[in-house]
Amino acid sequence: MSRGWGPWDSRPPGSYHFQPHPFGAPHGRPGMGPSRPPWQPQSYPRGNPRHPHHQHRQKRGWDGNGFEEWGGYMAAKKAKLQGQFQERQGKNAASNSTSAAIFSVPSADELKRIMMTHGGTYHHYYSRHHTTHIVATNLPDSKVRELKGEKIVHPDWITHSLKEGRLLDDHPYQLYVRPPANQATINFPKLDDSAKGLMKAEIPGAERSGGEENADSASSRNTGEKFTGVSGGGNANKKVGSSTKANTDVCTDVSADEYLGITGSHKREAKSESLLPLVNMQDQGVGRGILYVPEISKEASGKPDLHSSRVTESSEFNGEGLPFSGRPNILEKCVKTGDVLDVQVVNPDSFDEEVKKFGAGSSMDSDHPLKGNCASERTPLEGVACFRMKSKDEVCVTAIVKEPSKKEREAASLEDNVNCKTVEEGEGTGMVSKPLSSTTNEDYVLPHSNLPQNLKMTSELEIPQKSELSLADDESGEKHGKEGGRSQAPAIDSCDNEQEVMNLNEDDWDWEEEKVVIMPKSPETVKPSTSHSTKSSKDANFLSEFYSHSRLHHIATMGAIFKQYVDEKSRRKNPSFPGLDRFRLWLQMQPERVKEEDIESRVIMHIDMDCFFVSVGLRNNPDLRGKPVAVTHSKSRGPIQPRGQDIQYELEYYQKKTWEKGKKVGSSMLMDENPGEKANQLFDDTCSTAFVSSCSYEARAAGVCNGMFLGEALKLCPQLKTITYDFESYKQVSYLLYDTLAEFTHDLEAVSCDEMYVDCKKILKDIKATPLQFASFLRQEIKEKSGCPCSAGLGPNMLVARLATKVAKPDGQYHVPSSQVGAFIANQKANDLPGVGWKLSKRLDILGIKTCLELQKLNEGRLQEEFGAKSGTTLYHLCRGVDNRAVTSTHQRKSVSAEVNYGIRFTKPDEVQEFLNQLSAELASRLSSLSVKARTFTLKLKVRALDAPVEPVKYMGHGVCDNIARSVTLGIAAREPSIIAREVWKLHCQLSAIPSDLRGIGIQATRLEADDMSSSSSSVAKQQSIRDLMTANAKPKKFQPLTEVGKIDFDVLAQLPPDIQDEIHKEYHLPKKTKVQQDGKGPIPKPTENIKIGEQEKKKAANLCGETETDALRELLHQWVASGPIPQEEDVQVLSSFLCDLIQEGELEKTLLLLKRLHREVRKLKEERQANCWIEAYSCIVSRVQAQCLVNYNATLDLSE
DNA sequence: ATCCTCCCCTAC
DNA sequence: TAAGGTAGGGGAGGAT
Ligand SMILES: Nc1ccn([C@H]2C[C@H](O)[C@@H](COP(=O)(O)OP(=O)(O)OP(=O)(O)O)O2)c(=O)n1
Ligand SMILES: [Mg+2]
Ligand SMILES: [Mg+2]
Repeated sequence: MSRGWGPWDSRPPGSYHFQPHPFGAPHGRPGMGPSRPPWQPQSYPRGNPRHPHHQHRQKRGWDGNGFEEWGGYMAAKKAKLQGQFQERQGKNAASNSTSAAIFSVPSADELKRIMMTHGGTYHHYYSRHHTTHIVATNLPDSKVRELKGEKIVHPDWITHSLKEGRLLDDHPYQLYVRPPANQATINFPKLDDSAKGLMKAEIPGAERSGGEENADSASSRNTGEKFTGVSGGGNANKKVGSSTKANTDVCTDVSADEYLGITGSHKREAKSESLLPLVNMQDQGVGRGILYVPEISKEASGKPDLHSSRVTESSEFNGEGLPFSGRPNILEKCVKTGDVLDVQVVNPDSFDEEVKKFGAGSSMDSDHPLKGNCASERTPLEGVACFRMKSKDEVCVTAIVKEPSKKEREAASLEDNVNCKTVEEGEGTGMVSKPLSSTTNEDYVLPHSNLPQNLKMTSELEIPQKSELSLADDESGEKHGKEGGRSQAPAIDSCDNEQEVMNLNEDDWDWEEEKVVIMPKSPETVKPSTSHSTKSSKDANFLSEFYSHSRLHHIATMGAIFKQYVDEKSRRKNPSFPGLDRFRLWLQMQPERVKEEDIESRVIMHIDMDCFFVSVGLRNNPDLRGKPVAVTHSKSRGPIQPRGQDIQYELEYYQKKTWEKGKKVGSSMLMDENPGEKANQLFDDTCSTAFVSSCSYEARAAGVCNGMFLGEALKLCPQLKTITYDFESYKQVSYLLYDTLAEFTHDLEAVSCDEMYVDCKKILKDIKATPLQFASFLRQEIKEKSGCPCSAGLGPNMLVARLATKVAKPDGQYHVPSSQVGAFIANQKANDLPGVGWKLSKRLDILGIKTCLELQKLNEGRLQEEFGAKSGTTLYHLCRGVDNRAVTSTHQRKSVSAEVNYGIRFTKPDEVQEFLNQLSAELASRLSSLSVKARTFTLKLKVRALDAPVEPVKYMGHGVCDNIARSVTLGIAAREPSIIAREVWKLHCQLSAIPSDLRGIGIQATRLEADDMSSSSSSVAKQQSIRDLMTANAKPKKFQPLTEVGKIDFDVLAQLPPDIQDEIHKEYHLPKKTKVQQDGKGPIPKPTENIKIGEQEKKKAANLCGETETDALRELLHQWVASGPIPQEEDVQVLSSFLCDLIQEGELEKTLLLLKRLHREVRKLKEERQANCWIEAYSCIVSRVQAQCLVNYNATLDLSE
């Protein structure tokens, strides 16, 4: 890694050079030779040189640095103004029966829950583009003015609608008079059931005159916290869903959603959106909707599943009607302001029938104008629409769309993959380029480049060459239109491209639509600006520049590196632990000896470097030792120019948040005053918004915290000195830390680059030593080698060890014997429990709980009710000092992602696409270096709340945002950048966020699968030979739920008060004085034995063939698959034979059932272990069975699905 | 019951 | 100016 210079080498030439003992070096320790510069070069394992780094902070709440609100600001604020702000979150959170609280005045949280539950979307902040209604009870004039044109309604509108089971007209609930303009009453069709459906459909729909909005994500799925949401989309989904299969699809897939989204749009805003949705659908390429406009059908409107919405704005409608290029004339006639659009999603199965009903059977005629385009589509979406005049002012549009079934869609994706792959291979672009930040993705090939057919299409269509322009337009148009959201209202904040969209003509539209999805952009369009600036996302090298400077990226990457490092070490065959000899030697010189009675059955140590980044940095800045120091990027003390008024906006939230945090900080830091509050008051727009990554303990004494803005820190501690980051050194010190520990044991669990757990049981037993002696020795070695201090906490379990570390810091150690756990834990702050962050802390506050002792007063049931089943149970145990997790050195990654929520500033869709391309390449690169592929890709966006200032307080930060995400699952795992880019672009189109409002973008890959065995020898989940697997897995450590009997921490249990003990005994049905399994990991049967046992069982059953009941056989299969890491050849043979026997006996059904069951199990395993061996075993079995079938029936079983 | 998606939360 | 990433637990709600 490093250039071989030792830790200092990464520094600029002048500053490194060994200094005798820069830091408070260790005073030589007995057993070791005089310290040589410990940080001497060490060969580090070839881990990828990704950026390392990491950090942690205590749960105090500085992280958020306060500029993000904490929940339903608008609603909360109003409520607060009215003095009715009662945080009853605790209450509502737990109950499913929200209904109770719902009808009273709900808190912000409750409102959010209610809205989301019923398909609406809740926005923390008002978003012009997304928010349809602002819920408030009172607003200051200034706000009202600010929100001019928006609907401000009383929360009763929601609760009453719920009560009524339908969406009520919001008029009576509007707080400030608004021009209803053309908003005649909306005649919502009555939805079948509950308010649920209504809310979804309607809320959104409630047309916001402004029209600007929304949409977005609102589209169909529930977007994160938007208020409206989903309206239409949601509605359609749910409602329809219940009656048809379409529903399912919608939820899962792109295309389906699209459509629904469209529906939603219609409703929600009357605007032109109505038609757009369809357009969007097509654009996305997910599935194209072909809308055919036949004659008027009268039954259209009456159906229960139809939703109507009023078209409030005609202008665009006409323009957007173009998508239905086939019959523009009809559209023009039917769609205009005041129109009502009905949309129905039909179950594919009954589609044809429905079509006939509407006399539109020919909708898919080959000569249909859209047909040509559709040809390339993978999942055509069929649809029919009817427009009919209801009155002179009203036109009813009914659309019937057949959604592709899930299977179809999956197949389509699969096809795509294949296509792309082929192309890529041919072009040699299949391989991902370089990884991370370090490199740009110059060679990245745009997805479209790989899709010749698309190009072809384009040419066929002979689109005019205004392509570029059009393209951009399209994109924006589609987005806007799509969800019905935002686009429309040109007046207000029009999106750059809006106008153009409207100008498109039919032909262009078709063309463009296609283009949006696949057309390559012209070089100029795509190419990043030539400037060398890397300030924002539109600049060429932004991504790599950002990653190379991001402390959080380094932290996360290093965390992963060390988890893997530990994993690898733990799998080593013949480990040697040279440190133990040194330890023995050292021990001999220690006067203290272990006393029998002090021997603990279990000792876990938690080690964490003290103010890690600072400590490493101080090695080169010895002058600063003993002074308040912080690591930060900032060089000056603030922005060049004052930021201006926007500060006020976020300050509101900031203050609120800091206050809360302050409480927490205050208590945990023993400060007698709330530092946050103080800083808060002094912070202004001239202060630096650079984060303090780590600060020295001297700085902490002044109230400075990790994660704080430098500006705040300086207010609290004017003499604070800052030093710069040195990521390379952090990584080197981390390796020193891990390598040092690895010389003693491999029973380690990496937490981060500066922190880990160590299972000391064996060492302390083998070498008679006290826990503290071991800790002393280790810490001494670490300090000598690295020049950095660390602290250690020891206890009978991980929880106690961790809490002890906090007591030990800085540069200390602390052991909590099992006999003192009860007393120790009782005094701990509930907020300090791992897993209790800001939110939970707040909820505990409401309950009046501050310490663990107080928390212990709530029984488990109550906690579960309050915090959820698992969280409740976990809390229940944690506050009692009970933690049965075993130190786990093996690690299996479940997801890989690449995200950027800083510096994201776009103006055009092209830029977004280009960025997504780069991010896709980055992700592909990461997947590649891990030798895994993924089946599911999720696009995560942060969208600026529209009333949030365009530029937040934090320079280039994301500010207050709504988060939205959407995922797609492919038929087969992939990692080609072109495929990721293409899929992600589709997702992006669906979310239809306005480029200029994007503040964060991320792509996450899940459902990972290992490469085929043939491939590289990278690492991680790499498949090994069966033999290797056997040995490697001989020592698996699995995280067990706390409730697992085997995991009960008996040592601790023994120390608990009798009544608690009883409770636990009862809980687990334990014999009263169990003393078994003190090990912690003991309870779980040994893997090897396990395997054998399992196998035998299976074989026996199969052999006996006695098990004839399907259920029993299924269970058997399950056990077999769970029996061990690899399928045994013998078992495969036995099972195959058995199934072949069944075939011969004519038990086809049963065989089919069993095979499907097995397939499912095996597939699950594949995902879990990222291993293929079971899949292979399955294939093997299937071939044999099919062969048998051929023999007996001259046919094969249909195992699809 | 269990799975899946889309979040939220927490941690470093 | 500054570089607010990333993995994993868990919950809600819907589909199966
Ligand atoms: N908000 C944060 C928290 C941490 N870190 C980085 C810097 C820290 O040095 C490192 C390790 O995090 P810790 O939580 O262990 O914090 P420190 O090591 O700095 O202090 P402590 O002595 O409390 O462990 O991660 C960061 O960049 N931003
Ligand atoms: Mg740490
Ligand atoms: Mg630390």
